[in-house]
Amino acid sequence: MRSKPATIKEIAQLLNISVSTVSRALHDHPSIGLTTRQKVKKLAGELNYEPNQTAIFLQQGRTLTIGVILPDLSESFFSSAISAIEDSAYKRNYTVLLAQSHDDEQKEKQLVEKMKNHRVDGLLVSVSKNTSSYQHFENLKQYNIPIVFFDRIPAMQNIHYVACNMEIGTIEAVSYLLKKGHRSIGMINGPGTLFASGERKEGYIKAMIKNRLKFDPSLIVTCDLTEAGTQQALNELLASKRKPTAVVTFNDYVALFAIKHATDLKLRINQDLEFVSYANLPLINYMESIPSASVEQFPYLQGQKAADILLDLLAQKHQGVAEQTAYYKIIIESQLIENRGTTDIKGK
Amino acid sequence: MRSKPATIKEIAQLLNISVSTVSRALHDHPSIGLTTRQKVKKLAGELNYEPNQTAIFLQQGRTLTIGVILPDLSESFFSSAISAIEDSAYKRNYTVLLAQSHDDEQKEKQLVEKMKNHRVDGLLVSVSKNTSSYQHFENLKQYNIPIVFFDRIPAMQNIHYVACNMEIGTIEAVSYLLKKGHRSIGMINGPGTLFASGERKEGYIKAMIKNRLKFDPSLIVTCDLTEAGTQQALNELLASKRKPTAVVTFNDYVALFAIKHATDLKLRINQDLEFVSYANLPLINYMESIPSASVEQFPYLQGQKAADILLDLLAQKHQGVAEQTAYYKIIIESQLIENRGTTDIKGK
DNA sequence: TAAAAACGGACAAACGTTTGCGCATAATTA
DNA sequence: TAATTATGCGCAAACGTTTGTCCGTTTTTA
Repeated sequence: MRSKPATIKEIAQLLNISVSTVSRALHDHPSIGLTTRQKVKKLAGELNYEPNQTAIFLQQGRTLTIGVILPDLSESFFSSAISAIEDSAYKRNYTVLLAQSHDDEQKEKQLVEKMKNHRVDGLLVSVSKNTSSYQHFENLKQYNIPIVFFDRIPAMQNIHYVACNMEIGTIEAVSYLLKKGHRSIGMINGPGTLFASGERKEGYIKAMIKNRLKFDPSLIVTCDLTEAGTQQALNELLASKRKPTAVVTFNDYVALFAIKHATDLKLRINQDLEFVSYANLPLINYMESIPSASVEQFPYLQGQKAADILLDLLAQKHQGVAEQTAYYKIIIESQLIENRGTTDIKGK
Repeated sequence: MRSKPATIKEIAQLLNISVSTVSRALHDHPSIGLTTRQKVKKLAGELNYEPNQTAIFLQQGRTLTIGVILPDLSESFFSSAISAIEDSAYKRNYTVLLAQSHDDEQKEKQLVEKMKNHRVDGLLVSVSKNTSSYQHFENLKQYNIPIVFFDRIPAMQNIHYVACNMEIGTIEAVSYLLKKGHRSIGMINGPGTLFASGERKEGYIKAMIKNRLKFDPSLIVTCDLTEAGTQQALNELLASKRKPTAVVTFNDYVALFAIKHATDLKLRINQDLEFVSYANLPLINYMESIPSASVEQFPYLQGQKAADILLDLLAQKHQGVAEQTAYYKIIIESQLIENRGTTDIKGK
């Protein structure tokens, strides 16, 4: 039996009935008699019949498939997110078409095209770091293919998105350190060009205001996120007049570089110098010297929300609900989590 | 312009020519005159025409899509692999349809069905831990849909696979420890039911033989891979007559549990008790107390190889090469890697 | 200048479904 | 018993392509 899969047509021929009857019989359409229905189902079973989705897709104009484009699958943050997305999609009988942009604008554009050609019903996107023009996304809207952005949001009007606001978490982080008695708190921030850096800086300043403290700009230094850059940034902080006793780092990688460097400088981690970071790495629980707390961004949750929104939009569209005019703009509040707990850092 | 995407049919109507002409013009078929060709392309451009892949799929009987089924996307090993798979697929103009089984045999079966319905051209599978029957895979072969398994291989005849042999790496690991002067080396192995445990044990024994040493079975203990189980296993080893000075652990999680426990017992890691493990975790480079060496399984490479094999098979099939009778069985040799190096542990 | 070849394009089938409509036959009603 | 309504099923169009075959012009060749 090394044949092509059975078709409805073959069943019809073998039973000497029409294809439409077979189709209806398989769908339990009321206008088909019990006997024929049973005959059809029996034969379908024997022939191991499986409907050809590609045909159905063409016929129905929908593919029950959502496209997912994100920068890098091997990044822990994104693999958590995609895992959530797949789970959500599966529950609602959708399938996931996956692609990674590797932070390449050109590739991202090609992928959008490809997804369009594949006629995905909708798209989930975390935009490439290097994307400057958003025309390829705009184009898609013309075709009535909904997009939901998550985590990395483009500067566009009228879009659906799910993102995590770092400000609250940052305020919590700084307040946490203040409460622990620190009076001089440094921040190793990312490049000023990044939106994420802005959020962190804002959070820092607001925490100071909230606690009625003076903001000292020299306590926020930026780095290029490399190990060398981090070392330099930490050196800068430690050389500062108001030498900080605690540091908030842009992300876990920076934190680990900084911790390593601090250890080399014979500083006792979280005693001489306390660290708080933003969670990207899943394993922080396993390490010895880690930030005493982390601002969690809930990748699993973000992916889940984004997928659910998209699937809702698709369901509405399929039910012929009028054109959307409102846009989902979900902000997940980041949250400070003290480490060494039993907290599930995946945010599941 | 909130219309459906343009079709070849519309172009034909607007230009008062036949659809076949339009199709051929767009494909630069020689039998179409230059002028019409240009007219067609011009209009296609203006209408933002994009071929409807679902229609092409139906027509051609192939989808340029490969399905990937693996246990859990958020596992670092698998996210590396899927990243490689997507990269390989992209290069050869294929797209990836993704699903995770969560180690659930039933779900895995459903996913295979789903993939079949979606008419993926081929399948890449890392089988669920709990899968006992492989009938769903056998079925697929009937339909001439090639499958390549990777990492977790089912006990089936006549399959293509890519796997990593742990034996060599284990021999290297034990030999490495012997060479460093250890005379009593323990192993915290996984459950005996796991194939992977067998490989490790075999490797251990072979290393002993190779080094003309006597094998002491009491130095290999098994655990259930939980933290508690690991602690117990380590206690067992430490209480043994020939108290080991080095331990090979089943995987990084076990290693970390064991290291934590050893630290609690006031043992100095890699001095009083040296650890060697199998790499699953990407961050081992960042941690303080880590195994001094790891047996690397190269997830990225495995994914890449598996994808390449599948794509080769598909290319052959498409070119009408006769039915395959030979099977790819690629074994990637695991390799011991000393930590704290600059080695890229992703295996990229 | 007539026959042959080359050119440019149209027709229609096919891929596997779903679904609106129409049409017999059988069952119900009056 | 005649008129009406169910019941059960077939016909054919449609989704958007590709591609084998055929046919009418034009160009080339002899």
